[in-house]
Amino acid sequence: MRRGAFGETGPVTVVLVGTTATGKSRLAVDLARAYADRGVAAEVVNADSMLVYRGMDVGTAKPTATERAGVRHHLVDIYDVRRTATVAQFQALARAAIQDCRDRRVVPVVVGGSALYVRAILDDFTFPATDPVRRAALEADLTAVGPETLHLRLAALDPAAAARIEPANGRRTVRALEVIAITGQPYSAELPQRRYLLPGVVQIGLSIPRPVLDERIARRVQLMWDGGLIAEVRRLEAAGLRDGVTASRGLGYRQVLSFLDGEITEELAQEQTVVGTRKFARRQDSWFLKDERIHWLAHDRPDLVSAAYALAGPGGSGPGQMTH
RNA sequence: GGCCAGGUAGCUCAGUUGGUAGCAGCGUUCGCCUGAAAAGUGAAAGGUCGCCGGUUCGAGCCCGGCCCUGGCCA
Repeated sequence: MRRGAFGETGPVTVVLVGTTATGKSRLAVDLARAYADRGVAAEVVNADSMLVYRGMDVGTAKPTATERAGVRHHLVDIYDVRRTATVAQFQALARAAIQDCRDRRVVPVVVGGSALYVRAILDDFTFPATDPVRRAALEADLTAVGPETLHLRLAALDPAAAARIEPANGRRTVRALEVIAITGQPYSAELPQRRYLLPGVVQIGLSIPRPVLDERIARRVQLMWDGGLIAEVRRLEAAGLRDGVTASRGLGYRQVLSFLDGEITEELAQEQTVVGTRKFARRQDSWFLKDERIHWLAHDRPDLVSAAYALAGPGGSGPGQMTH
């Protein structure tokens, strides 16, 4: 009995995860081509919060047009830098893109850099509404009064929610208060179970030893500098980067802006970008390493593409592998 | 060669009138995480206080010698 990418078990959705600088984007394209070689169409769906921005190329190590040649990419270059990216919005966009692929019998290869985004796409996440006005007011309060005071307010309204949020964490406290104000209900949001909402998902993780990763990060940041990151930031600054709540805080971008403001030296900016990226990678690990659904592959194994294909393609552990 | 400053956590430093070294900043490790997530946050582990000797009940802090670093003068 045949079991293709569109066999009787239903369409496959491949998801590539792992820390930054590990080669996910490259593998995604290679994998898509491997599918194409076997007569199955595949397209890449980006799940990285920064690749969505137009003009943020050097600092995000965005795959170039040449590198992407022949493989369609969804959700790349869709936002202006001034626009704020949010998980909820992205969840809708990504799910739509995946659905679109499946409707066309195309295998979606999701490349996840942002762990929360990936989970929001795959698992059962429902985001309570938001309200810009209330949000702005709460954020104003936060800067005026400080996180602890705001947290006390939350404790009075919703002790359970307050207990789950660190008093110093202004961001989460603000969101909890916002949701309570909008819904009138307690803020009960918690991370859902690790259980796929979509059928046929295969998550593949690229593993890499820390020391190797740290070297790659340093090298990659150096390449960004050599590749004109500062010029890119200047360009984007003219396009309103500073007004972009999300984009202006991207690794590298934030540091270069700080350098352009004269707050730190260029050397420090580069160093802080390296350190920040390293820390980011550790945070990514804290999400991915505990997800038992992920099939790990060494980032440098020579047969990486075929190994990934074996997992995701026909005959692989493929769909049906629905661990919890 | 002489003078001055300094050698305290992986790094940058603090250390009150000699009495168990600092809730230090950064890094590191581990954790949390639902509308900014490349964001936001918590905790922990790190030190024979350059070396040797002396004074003292007791020295990172005082004395002597040596080594090393930076600066100034020759």
